Amino acid sequence: MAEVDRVATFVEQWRRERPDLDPSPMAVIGRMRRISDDFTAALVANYRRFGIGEGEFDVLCALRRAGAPFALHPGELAEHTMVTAGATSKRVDRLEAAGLVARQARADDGRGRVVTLSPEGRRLIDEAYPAHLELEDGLLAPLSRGEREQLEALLRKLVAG
Amino acid sequence: MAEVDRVATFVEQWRRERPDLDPSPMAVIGRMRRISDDFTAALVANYRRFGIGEGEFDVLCALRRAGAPFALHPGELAEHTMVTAGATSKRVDRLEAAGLVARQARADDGRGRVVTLSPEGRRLIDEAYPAHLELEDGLLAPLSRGEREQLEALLRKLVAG
DNA sequence: CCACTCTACTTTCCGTGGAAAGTAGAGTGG
DNA sequence: CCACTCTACTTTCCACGGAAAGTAGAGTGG
Repeated sequence: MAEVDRVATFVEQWRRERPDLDPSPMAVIGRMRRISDDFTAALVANYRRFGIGEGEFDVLCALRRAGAPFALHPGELAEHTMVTAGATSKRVDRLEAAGLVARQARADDGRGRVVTLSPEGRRLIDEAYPAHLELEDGLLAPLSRGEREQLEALLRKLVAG
Repeated sequence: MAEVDRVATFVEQWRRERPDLDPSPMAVIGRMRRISDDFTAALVANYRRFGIGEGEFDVLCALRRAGAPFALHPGELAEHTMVTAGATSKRVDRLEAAGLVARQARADDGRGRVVTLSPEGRRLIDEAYPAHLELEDGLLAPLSRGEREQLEALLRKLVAG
């Protein structure tokens, strides 16, 4: 409670130093980024409990979400997780080393690969994902149901824009 | 308009695969993080126009915001910009190399340093900051005044929580 | 006044992702 | 059928921040 809302202070200082400018966009965007970063830190701490990082979690989620047989090409993974193909390659390396996915060659295309959730990977994500949701729910606890929906609606507008 | 709102798809897929779980927190937090990242990318592109990165911009802002004589200790900078002392040290290195700040020894304390905005640094941030605000305003364009305030209020609740 | 500890920074090492180069197989026009 | 291009990944190199070790001056108890 002591360290709360530094953004408010920043906005104040800017108002004093540059009264000719309207810093209000910062109050919204700065706060959103700040919260986003704080939440990310909390979520990452949770992934650590399962021995993985955020990148690996994202990949496991993508595979699990895809449904049986829980297999996607690296290209699809990159697409779904919104990182570069290079980053995906390295994430799959780490997951493979941890025995959570398997990387197979494709029969029909010598260039292609298939990344498949291993039984251990399946088990891990089926445990980690509920924990993830529970944590997220906790992070949103300061908001009522209605407020969450309100927030979601506003964010949806921003995504579209 | 084609690539819009991937998060909605994810939520759908999860509902199908794990109907026992309520993925709605993801709809809020996932979207928020997604927007935060997109905005960050846009803001970084803007910093680049001024030849600096986000870390450097943050430091210049902290110094400018502090008011005349635009001088802070590295420790204060770290505090204000919410990164580690090590990261601050490196940011100041880069700014110093670019001639945007000066790093002086403190007379009263041999361990201490003072980082001061140079005239070039002052000029740069006084140009970059308005551009930054203008860009942020544009990013929020999909929302009306009232919606922005609504969003800010919701975010403020989350910060407190 | 001198050890011991504390404080203020800086440096080193590491993890992670992006950009772009590298590799190898697929597809295609002549 | 063979160059040329395209596609699917992987690898390399780089930037940046965090953690923790390193450095050096300040403060303090005996």
